[in-house]
Amino acid sequence: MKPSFEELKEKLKQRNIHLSYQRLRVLEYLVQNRCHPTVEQIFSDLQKSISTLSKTTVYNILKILVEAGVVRVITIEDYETRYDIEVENHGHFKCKSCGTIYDFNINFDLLNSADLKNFKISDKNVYFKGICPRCLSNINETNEVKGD
Amino acid sequence: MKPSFEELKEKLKQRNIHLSYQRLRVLEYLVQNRCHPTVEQIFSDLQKSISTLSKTTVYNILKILVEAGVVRVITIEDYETRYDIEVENHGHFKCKSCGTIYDFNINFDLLNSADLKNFKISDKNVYFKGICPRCLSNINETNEVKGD
DNA sequence: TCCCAATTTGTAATCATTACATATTTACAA
DNA sequence: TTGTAAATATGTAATGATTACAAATTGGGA
Repeated sequence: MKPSFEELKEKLKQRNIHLSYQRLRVLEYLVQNRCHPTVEQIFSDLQKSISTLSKTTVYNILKILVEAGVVRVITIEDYETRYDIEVENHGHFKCKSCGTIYDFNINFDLLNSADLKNFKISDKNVYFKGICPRCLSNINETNEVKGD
Repeated sequence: MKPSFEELKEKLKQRNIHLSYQRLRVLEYLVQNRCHPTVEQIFSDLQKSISTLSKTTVYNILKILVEAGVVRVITIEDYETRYDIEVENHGHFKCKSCGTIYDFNINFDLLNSADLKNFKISDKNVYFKGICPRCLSNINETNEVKGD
């Protein structure tokens, strides 16, 4: 369900993807930061310890990891692309107030439609938006609504 | 279920949104072209009959229509923003082969997760990807897979 | 008709992403 | 160990969608 760093390394080896230093560090970052980071977040955090890191490299590596099936692209909003270690059976909830993205479990098998009976479905995404409990309680306390 | 041009005009009037010529034409375009067009498609098609139209205007109008709740943004892919007349209870399927986006009916009430019991959900999106029946039959006929 | 406010327009700026050429590293054979 | 070719990483420039902004146009009410 929640793949470990070692399992992911093994999966990449099986696909003949060379585990370079930068690739391992990006993979490690994604395992340790399951907060659906943007390229900018990944790059700026890793650059602190890999001073020569290039943002192009981060883009290249993410592309390879996505193609290898170990990382998933999340496009809840059109203006920010996020990346997530591939995990089965979950949806994403984005809080309109604080911007946090939460994972939630959902039974994808229930997600069927007669309209798609002749379609080959390879990828299911569920994105919700709204207000998270923490922001809800803040709003109730202050009695004012924070902007979107 | 499928709002008419007249119903949408009425909804905008109720929200005190002035129905300028350009706004009406964009709205009309979206009602007549329920193919989830991009800004580029909307702009280039409308420019044929509104020669003075500016792309900035299309962006402005779409923003207003989205805020008014009559149009929905679809971000299946991170690199292309699409727009859709607001319709309840449907998901979107994008064919990886031909790029067409299909609507399908789905019961959003079944889309629940215990993980979200304290969340206020305002927006549910379901995006599938795969191969549509037409492309599936093409692949079977020619026995070769078209690129992604 | 005139004037003010809303709307539209066009240009320039922004920003994420990609293209591409160069530099570096790695794997492997001699 | 050394040389070399291929793979990988890097940095800069280009691209392209979107936004900011200021000027032009339009529309409605006095």
